[in-house]
Amino acid sequence: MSPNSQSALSADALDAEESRTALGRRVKELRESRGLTIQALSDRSGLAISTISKIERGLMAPTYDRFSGLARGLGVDVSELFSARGGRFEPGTCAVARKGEFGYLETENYTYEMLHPDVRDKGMVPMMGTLKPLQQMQFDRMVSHPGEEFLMVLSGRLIVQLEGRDDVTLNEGDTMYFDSGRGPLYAAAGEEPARILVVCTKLGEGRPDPDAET
Amino acid sequence: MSPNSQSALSADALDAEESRTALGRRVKELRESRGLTIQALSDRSGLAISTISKIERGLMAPTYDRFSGLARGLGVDVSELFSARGGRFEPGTCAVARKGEFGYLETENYTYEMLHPDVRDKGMVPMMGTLKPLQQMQFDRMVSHPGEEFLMVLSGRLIVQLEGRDDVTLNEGDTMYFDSGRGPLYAAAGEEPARILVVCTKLGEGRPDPDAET
DNA sequence: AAGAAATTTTTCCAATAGGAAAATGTTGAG
DNA sequence: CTCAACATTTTCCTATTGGAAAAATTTCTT
Repeated sequence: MSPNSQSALSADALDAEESRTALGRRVKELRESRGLTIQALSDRSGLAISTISKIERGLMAPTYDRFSGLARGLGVDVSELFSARGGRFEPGTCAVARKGEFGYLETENYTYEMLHPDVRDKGMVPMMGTLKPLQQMQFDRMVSHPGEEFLMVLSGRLIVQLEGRDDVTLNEGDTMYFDSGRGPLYAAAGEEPARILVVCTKLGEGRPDPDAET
Repeated sequence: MSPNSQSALSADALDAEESRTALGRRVKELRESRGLTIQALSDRSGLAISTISKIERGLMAPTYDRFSGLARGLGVDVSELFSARGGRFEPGTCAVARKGEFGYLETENYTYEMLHPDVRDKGMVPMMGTLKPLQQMQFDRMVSHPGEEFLMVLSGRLIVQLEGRDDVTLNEGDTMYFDSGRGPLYAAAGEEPARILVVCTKLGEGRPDPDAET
């Protein structure tokens, strides 16, 4: 299956069209599965009837605010509405990523590979990272998700700087478990780049906060 | 910038405004935490520079297609962009385990090492396992807990048997993400023992079942 | 300090979202 | 079959999105 989750940007228009119709199908399915008419969904979501009709037929791509209204009206999480090749995580789900098969996310200092981007709604977010030596790094902050983070050094040596703590140096095979909300900074120690496996918790959509635009 | 109109606007409009600026903050945080410039994010996401600038300042609500492009460019799941989560984990927790420093838990077929037993209330449970070849294994009941499981093969080759599925063989460096509630059975493939890293979601913290209405 | 280079914000405008209401389809009762 | 009640699609129009490029701002050099 789609080993390559980073789409080439060449077929922009096609992609957009495709994803719009896919979204439409999903909305329609959800609405009908709930026995709602467009009218009823209009009331629940606050969108105009015509708008919903257009969205369902892929004639229109809703904006952020309409989109969350729609999700609320349907009583689903937004991720439910998003196109994606993978299905959401369901009981029995099993996804395998062969070495080197993942999508890359490269920045100046890191190369990150999101390990199972096709599985949505995961409870954990595993990534593989390759880090440059400290000397070569620009001093920016690491990805700092609120949540917890588990890390293992696969090769090389790693320096971890956590706010308000002494630096920690980790060798191959060492692991670390910590609060990731503190803007931790990773870098390779020494000359060689370091390779690490990182798993972050993805705080589930549990009880959506009231301020959220659900 | 619309000198407005706050006064006589409906709650709807206010909500929209609010959620837009919240989105903007989130995007900007994510972008900066990754050390990306707007330009760079523009390249990755396919959005125009000006568009991103406006979104970040809450002047604009992106449409569905732009929105997913943005998420891809940032390397996050779309749901990540929809709601800001406050950190709930008590800040500052950080635990290091040196290679070979962990407690062993040896059973007939496996040797498991709980990686950070001293950290309580973890959201994830990381373990290191050494598995014997399939032929040498007793088939007693497997450890199976409800939840999700991430696995990486550190050395050797691994066979995974999941209920109701074909066996999967994983090589060194391969990873897998799956529902662990199905009594998965691991074993080394071939003669050599296999060494794996496993991370399970903590029970209890489980995500609410989205299918469960009400 | 002045100028260059890079980054972000504005400006302008074409393309499109999105609502109100009219038009078109659909269903069901008599 | 006709009419009526309801559901969906079209039409028409205004407000907003979103891109290209210019202006402004910040950052880096010399």
